Amino acid sequence: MAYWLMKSEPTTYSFDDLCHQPKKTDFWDGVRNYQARNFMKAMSIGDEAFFYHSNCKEPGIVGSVKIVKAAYPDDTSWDPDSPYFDPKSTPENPRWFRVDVQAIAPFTHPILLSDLKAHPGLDGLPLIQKGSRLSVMPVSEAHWKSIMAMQVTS
DNA sequence: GCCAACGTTGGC
DNA sequence: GCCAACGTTGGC
Repeated sequence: MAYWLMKSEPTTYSFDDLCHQPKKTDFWDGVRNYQARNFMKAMSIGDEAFFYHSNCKEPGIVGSVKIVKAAYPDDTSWDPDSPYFDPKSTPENPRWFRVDVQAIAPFTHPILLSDLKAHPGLDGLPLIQKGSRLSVMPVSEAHWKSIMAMQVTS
């Protein structure tokens, strides 16, 4: 059982979009960074992840999701019509992978990036480290619990 | 829109 | 294998 954080730009795909999918489940495709891909490959069914809205007015964690399918090839990578097309990825030798996630629940109040930065005890959280741009990153159990506790009291 | 940080590409 | 050039991310 591990914990993660996954970023999405809400104008592209928001937590609300996920909640409106059948069974609140959708695939998480389009990751084209090796480190982020490797983290996705390390995910197991039942792992939980924060859903983070990036590149928007108030960036922050807006909800949580559960991993419901482990990493499998991302077929958008060999679709020439996909914005995520990568000519070096083929069905025989897939380079990129995706997982399926299911929304658990939206947070009643988003936990903003500024809140996370101001909160004591979150040192080392990759999200708030300078220059961190990964779209998928691990969260320690201690950090996960701290952030969950923030949600309750906010 | 700016720009710092970072990743990738490709010439050599 | 080095590294300059370029592209992308994402907060502000």
